[in-house]
Amino acid sequence: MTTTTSKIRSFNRFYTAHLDILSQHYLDSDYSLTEIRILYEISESKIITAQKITEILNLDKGYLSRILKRFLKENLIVKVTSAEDKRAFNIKLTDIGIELLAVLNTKSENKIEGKIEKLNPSEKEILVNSMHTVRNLLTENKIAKEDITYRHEITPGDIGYIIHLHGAIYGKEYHFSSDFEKYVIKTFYDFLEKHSPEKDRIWMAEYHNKIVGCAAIIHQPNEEAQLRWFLLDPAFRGLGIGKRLLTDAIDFCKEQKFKNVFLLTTSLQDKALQMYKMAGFELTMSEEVQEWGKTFNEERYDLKLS
Amino acid sequence: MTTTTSKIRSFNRFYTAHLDILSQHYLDSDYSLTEIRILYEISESKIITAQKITEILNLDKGYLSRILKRFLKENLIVKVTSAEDKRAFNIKLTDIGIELLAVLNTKSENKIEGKIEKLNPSEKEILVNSMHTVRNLLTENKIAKEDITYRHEITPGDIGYIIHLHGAIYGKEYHFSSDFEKYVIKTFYDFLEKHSPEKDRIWMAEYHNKIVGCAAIIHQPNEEAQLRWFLLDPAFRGLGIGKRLLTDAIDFCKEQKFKNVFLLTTSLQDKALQMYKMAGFELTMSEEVQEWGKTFNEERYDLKLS
DNA sequence: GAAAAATAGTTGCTTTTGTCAACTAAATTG
DNA sequence: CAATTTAGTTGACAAAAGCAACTATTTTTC
Repeated sequence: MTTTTSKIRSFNRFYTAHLDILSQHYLDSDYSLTEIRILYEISESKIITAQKITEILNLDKGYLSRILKRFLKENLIVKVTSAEDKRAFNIKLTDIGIELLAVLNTKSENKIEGKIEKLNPSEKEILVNSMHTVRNLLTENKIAKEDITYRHEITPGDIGYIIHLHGAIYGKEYHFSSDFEKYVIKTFYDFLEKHSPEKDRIWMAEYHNKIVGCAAIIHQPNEEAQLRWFLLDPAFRGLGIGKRLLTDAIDFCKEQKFKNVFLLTTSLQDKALQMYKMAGFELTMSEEVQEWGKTFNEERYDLKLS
Repeated sequence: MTTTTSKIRSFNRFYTAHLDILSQHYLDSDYSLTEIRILYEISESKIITAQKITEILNLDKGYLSRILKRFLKENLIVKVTSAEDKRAFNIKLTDIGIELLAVLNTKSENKIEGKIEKLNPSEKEILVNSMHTVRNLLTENKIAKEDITYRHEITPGDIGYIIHLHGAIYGKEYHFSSDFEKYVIKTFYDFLEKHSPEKDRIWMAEYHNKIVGCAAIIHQPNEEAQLRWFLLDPAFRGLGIGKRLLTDAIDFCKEQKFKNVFLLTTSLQDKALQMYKMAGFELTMSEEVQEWGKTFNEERYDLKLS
């Protein structure tokens, strides 16, 4: 029995008590938790059958049937015989049902407000983030693509975080020393010193306001451009984020009418390499170097655009 | 209704379903969740009365009385009339009761194991830490001091993260533009270029492996030293972290026999200023400047050490 | 394409779970 | 020491949930 498990058990006990779901007359209403969950399910999926509800909430169909009967009598729901299946009904909330649920939601929210009122905004943020992390780790399904957002305006903190990601990821994956991070810091400093807001751009992929991937285009002499800082948090690979970032970057190059895009990388980064090749980049230079505590080949890839 | 509240509500719904406690015959045993909770409470506190159990679990005393009667019949518990109060009983588990609870615990733990088996060790750690944070924020309403750790060896990713904190915090609190972050990047680059592992040091305060505060000492000519990058995440202020970082830094200066420590700050940072003064620093210079999108006074503080 | 099997939902009956109030006996209060 | 409170028990009952038999469809099978 690991400590992890017992700690989770302890948290489960705590949260069971915290949720306060074991007392009937949930939220001091005339409805039980089960009834409210049923109403909530009906409101969530606009068209739903009793069968579906029993599956989702794991209820006995006889039990549910009686609850729905009461809801019907109280004008909380309407039942419309399904067109495809005359045995089944499509259940919908009436305005009264919607109103009731709204009242209950408000009560529930007030209760939560009461519990977090002493927290300052940043503590609330930490709370929500932690809950999100818990949920993510406990659900099998990977990260939802829809939760990834993209942007390219630099806000305070972004560059530092991107530097951090470079240091942390390359440190973990390739055992690069802190000297690598120092090198990245230098590249960013040089960039910030002389970048052009029109001809240069950094794209960031975020998951719940945390940067998880990036790519940048920096203009160079002779209508060339350099692709830099292409990086993806390992936990977020395989979701198409890298492809999207590269596509955005290359599209930008085309817009800007750059004739050639190049990038410098190392022979170690096999995953990124694959993406570069898929985007059309071709190896144009390779040279062995010793740096950041490792020996590898420094390589240049080029993509002709005209 | 804030987004925070609705996010918490969403988590609550998720966790209610996750806990899977709404079906009776909990863990496929012959006991209900309530009965198991009662057994658990008895096992936790070696001496407990029925009254206490009704308080803890919020149960009706009549209901509990009947359940305990059954437990007694099944030899799960023993009741001993209390010496101090002849109305009350001290309840204890029998060996059979202990055994039953052990079996149930194992079942529960196996269930949890099944849900986290796909997580790697570091993910498990993140999960437990996040649960811990959720619990802390919902109960104590504050971060536990014991969860803050301190270190001063730089690992890959640290510097980037510290830069990020500077950009993000000063951006949020004082509306400094990204130029400030660029300036911080330069100071770190210069530091990394020519720092001395013996005479310079960076302290970091971490909460669950995430840096939340820092301070550094950098040696200067003439047996002087500079205090730099003193910063604390607003969510972690008031916990004595800043004081600890400053104390560590000044102690280090004494060890290194620096004769004077100075720092450069701005008139805007009132919270840090307070700490500097409490540590003995005195204002030695003040000059109005316009930078990073703001007008303020640049100030120098000094602390004589010999 | 008709008989057999499966499915959506209802209803009767039962058990389990939980509530309320009246009661006993001991303890506390003023 | 009388009045009140408290710990626990018991009876009566209500609410929550489960099980199985039933109807009316739909799907499957041969």
